[in-house]
Amino acid sequence: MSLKHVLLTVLHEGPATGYDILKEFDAHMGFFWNASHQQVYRDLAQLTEAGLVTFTAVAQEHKPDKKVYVITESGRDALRQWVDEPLKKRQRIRDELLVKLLAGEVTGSSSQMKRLDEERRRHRAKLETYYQIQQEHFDVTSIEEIPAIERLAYMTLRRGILGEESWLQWANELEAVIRSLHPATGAGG
Amino acid sequence: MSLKHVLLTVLHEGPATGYDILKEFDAHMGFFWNASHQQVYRDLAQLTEAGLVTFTAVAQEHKPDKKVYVITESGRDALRQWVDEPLKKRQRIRDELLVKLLAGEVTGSSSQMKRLDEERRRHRAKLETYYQIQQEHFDVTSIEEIPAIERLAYMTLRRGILGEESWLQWANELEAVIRSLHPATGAGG
DNA sequence: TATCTCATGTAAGTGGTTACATGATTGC
DNA sequence: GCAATCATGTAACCACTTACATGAGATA
Repeated sequence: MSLKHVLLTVLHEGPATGYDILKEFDAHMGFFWNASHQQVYRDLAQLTEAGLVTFTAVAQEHKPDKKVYVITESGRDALRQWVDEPLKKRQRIRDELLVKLLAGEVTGSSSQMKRLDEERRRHRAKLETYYQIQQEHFDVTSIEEIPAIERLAYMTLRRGILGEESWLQWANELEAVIRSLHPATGAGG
Repeated sequence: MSLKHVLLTVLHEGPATGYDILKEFDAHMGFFWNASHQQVYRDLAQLTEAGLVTFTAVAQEHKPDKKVYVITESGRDALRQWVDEPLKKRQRIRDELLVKLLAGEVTGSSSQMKRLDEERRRHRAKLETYYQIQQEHFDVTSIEEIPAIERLAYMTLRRGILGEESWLQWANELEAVIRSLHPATGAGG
């Protein structure tokens, strides 16, 4: 599993430039994937070398040239083959906040509450933008009202929403625990 | 952020072998970190080279020799320094299931329900073992009953539980959506 | 007889990040 | 004048995986 498969998936739906795809990551794919521009451009170059995509350079006025990529037949084959493979068993779990909290506890450096607040603000902001997208694009009472082709896209958004809600619930529990560890931080007033 | 910091965190709490640490990943650290044995052994070697840890070889009867690692003073310094650094903004989001569902939809290969069921079974099994750990080690009505040093460890478990519960809730929504896309799969009977 | 546990490693490769670089156009 | 948008890249590095390797002792 890698970015290359995601790029093939996007290009299967239609031609796009690297820049387009990066915008998509920001706009409505960020719930399940993200990548830096360097990686996107490099992987597109590598897919081209492997013959899975091709591009046509397009000159523009008042803007730099761009490369519009299209998926090739062998690109489609590779994508289909990958889709039919089973999922990888081991999924990476890497939670930096948890490690730093534990490490902070053992080393004694404890700006834990401050760190939690920062993270919480970030997650709340994310959730807010997800709610907005939901309202703007999927303001319905049943999934039947959403066009079939968009239903899975909607579910990627739901994943983001449920994940953030769950995180924030956990953060509330964590706050109580941190207060219980450092009563001076404000547990009683 | 890398495994090295996690290793330093563990060794800060006491000496351990690479094998010990791997067991811990399996037993009660898997909620927020995991790693292959190759990576653990190699990173321990690199930490040794950097002077952040040292080891003593210990011969055993009827068992292979082992290397018991301890953190050094500069290891503790490095850990403290890292803990006080702010968290990385960009956290990786990589959901293979979602990409394959979307890609399967566009390429037309759709064993989606089967795939969902497999994943669901896996997540349910995980959640079950988490519940068991909770019952065995933290069967309390308030966190105050848990010794202070174990409270953050408990919160790592809670993270795992809430995360899996949230995933399973999403899976239920997803099942309805997949049924709505392929009515023959059994939506009506 | 086969598999699991204990305990460690090397070699080669993939996937991803960080730092550095260019350059016109548009808006405050 | 300063920052942002559009649009692309190179080079060096870090983090992690996969495949291969060893070998005794315990358990089924």
